[in-house]
Amino acid sequence: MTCEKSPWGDGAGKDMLTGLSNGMDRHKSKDKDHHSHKHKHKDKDREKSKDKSRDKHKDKHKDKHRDKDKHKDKSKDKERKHDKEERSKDRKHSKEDRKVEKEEKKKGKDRSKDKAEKSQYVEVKNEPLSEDDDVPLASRSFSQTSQDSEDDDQPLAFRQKVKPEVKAEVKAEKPVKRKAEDMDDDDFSASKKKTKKVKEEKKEKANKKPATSNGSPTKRAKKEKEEEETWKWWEEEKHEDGVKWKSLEHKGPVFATQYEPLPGNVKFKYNGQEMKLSTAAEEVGSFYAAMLDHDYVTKDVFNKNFFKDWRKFMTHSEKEIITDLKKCDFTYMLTYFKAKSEERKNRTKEEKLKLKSENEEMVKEYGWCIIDGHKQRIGNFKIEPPGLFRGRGDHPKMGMVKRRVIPEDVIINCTKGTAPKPPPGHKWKEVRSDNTVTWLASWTENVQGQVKYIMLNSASRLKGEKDWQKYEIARQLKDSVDKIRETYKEDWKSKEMKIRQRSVALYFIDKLALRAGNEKDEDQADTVGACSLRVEHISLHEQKEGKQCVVVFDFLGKDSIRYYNEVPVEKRVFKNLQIFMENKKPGDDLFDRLNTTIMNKHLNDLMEGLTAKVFRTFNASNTLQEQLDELTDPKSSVTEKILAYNRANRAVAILCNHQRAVPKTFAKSMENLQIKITTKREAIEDAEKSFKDLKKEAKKTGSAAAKIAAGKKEKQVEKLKEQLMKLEVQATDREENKEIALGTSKLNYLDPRISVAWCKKNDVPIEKIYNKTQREKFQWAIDMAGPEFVF
DNA sequence: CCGTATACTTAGGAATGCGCTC
DNA sequence: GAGCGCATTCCTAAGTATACGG
Repeated sequence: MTCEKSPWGDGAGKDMLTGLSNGMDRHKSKDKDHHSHKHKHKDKDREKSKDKSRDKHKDKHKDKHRDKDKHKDKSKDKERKHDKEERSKDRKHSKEDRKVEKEEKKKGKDRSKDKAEKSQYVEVKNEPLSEDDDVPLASRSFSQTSQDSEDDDQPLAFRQKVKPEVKAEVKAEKPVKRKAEDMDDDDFSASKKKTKKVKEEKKEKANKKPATSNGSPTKRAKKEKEEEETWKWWEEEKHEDGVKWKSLEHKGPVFATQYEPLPGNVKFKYNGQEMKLSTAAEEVGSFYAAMLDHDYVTKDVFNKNFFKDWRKFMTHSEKEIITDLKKCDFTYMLTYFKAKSEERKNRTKEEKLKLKSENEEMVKEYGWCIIDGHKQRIGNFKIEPPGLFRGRGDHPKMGMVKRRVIPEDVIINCTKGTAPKPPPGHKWKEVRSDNTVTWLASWTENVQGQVKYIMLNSASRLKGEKDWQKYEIARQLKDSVDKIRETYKEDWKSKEMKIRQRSVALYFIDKLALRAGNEKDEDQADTVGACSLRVEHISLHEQKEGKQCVVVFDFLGKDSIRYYNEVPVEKRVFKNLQIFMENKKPGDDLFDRLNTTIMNKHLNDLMEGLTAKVFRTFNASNTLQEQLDELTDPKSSVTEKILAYNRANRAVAILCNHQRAVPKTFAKSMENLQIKITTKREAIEDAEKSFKDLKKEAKKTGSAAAKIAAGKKEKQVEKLKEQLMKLEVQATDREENKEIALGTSKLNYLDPRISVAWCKKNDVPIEKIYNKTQREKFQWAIDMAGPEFVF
């Protein structure tokens, strides 16, 4: 079987490079035609066996039918052949029912909570944090708090989490070995040896700062500062398991600026009548006004949700008057906002500079924290401002009001006794000191009820170390993947249905780099991954375009990005799929005895640390490595090498289905590029012509001046040709990249050491591959990977 | 075993910045 | 120096994964 030999290469191979051979049409849920069928089915489907009531809103409207449906469900279920299946379905029913009940309860709670929140929203003024700059001194001297007292004084929540042994180790201070699974790799032990030296040196420095030998004080200071900026954490011992930091200090998050009411001349009209809104209603209204040009406002759900939530912010009398969103005229507000943003664009240089420096001040003040004695950037130190929820795809909650977060919502996490001051007149919700987590602050967002976190920047040790570890696990998978593949192929024949399903799903995860596919609530967009595929997401074709056993995938994945792919599969897989689909209707789970937990448990048994997403990382990085090896011509120019790199990168992006909207200006910019190319060609022709003439003349006259002139021309021709080549390469690259996003894979899936090694081996400057931020993020890899590194 | 809570990674689009051309 | 087009940065939603408690 071809697949047996190199299923992975195939997918990422040449077809992919030229692009767009299959499955690359981009359809988000915007593309209603495409997926509407599913939704049409959905309601019906639910009436059948599964009754997952994914779409509660719709179901609610159908309350009347509901009972009927349930009877139907039962009778249908009775028709089932496999009684096991039936049982599982029944379970699902009851699960669902329970869920619904709970949901209802939760809703009630939410509603009352909303009210409370609303009043806060209106009344509490948020002081811009930047104004309160008196941060306690204590927060600067992180070393002050002794580890011991810190540990002993953990709040209960923390105690419960930390295992006693771990705690002991914290006190003992180092050096617990890294777990084998982390990085027991060659490079790794090499760097570990280095580690000790570096560490000792460091310690010395830290201890007897004033007495250190080398250089003048200023020089030393400089050196240390530099060192701080490029802290080589990867050469140090890691923390023991579960401990994320020993000391952590920061200044707390920055809150959104307070709402500024609109000037009196910016009107709002209802039913043609001018109307002055209360501040709260105006603020929320303005969120909508600002989005008037957006696609969202054409969506019913968005409008319905917005209006419902908006009313909560209206005064009693406003509520009475404003009963229909259609009668609201926000256009004056929008015009005003547009004018404002125009104004912003037209700011003078000085103003821009001032704003920039103000911004830098803010970053300086709030954008950093001190963790384990090192200053590190925070990723998102600003709390999300209020606005309208912009769910992606067909999200049932789009348009809901995301309310303003105040200090009373925020939990601060830091070393005990170093908590930042809340803004004047406010309190934190809680201050804790949990060093088993990496976040500095958190709050619960009101639309989905999820916790949001303030965390460190990707260049930080905390993120980098994890990233490194991720790639190490992926490399381990490389070693055992053959065995694993053998195993799951064997499992295709298993007597146990559960195992067969698991093995087929795993095959998809491995071969197609599908995501795991956790279960989702019905109040989220309906998207799926491998384990949550439903019957309607695949179709089976014994024959398609000359190929046997073709499975056509068509579903919405993460971010409601469409995955479409026609895949020839092994006969056994095909047959299994036929079995899985027997007696099922659209809406039913393809793998009804499988979920991500089961899958991951199994994977962990196969290899420690293995989960479904590791396959994506592994296949992505492995593809890059293979493609680079294949596409790079060592003799070619740097430009051409970069094209090769981009193509390899693109192969990965295609594998992972990383799409993007075709840039709005794509056609135009392409055209411009073509014009440039044509012009360049003409220029070359002209130059060649005159070169010939000059040469002739030189030959004829034999004058030195003419010779020189001819030589100059020749050089010019060469230069022009090179420019043309660059332009052409650029054109190819851009065309191939039209609807593919390379960034995501570069940032999240490709082991940076592969790229670094490739650059070093091929004399390509790393700047050509990674921009500044990326270089910061991947500093560890740039530092440790030599040209010989192989994934 | 199941549902829920929690924490952390991955993701695409919008906003902004910046260098280039005219 | 304005306008343009691309690259970068910002933003935050949407995933994965696991722990926990009943």
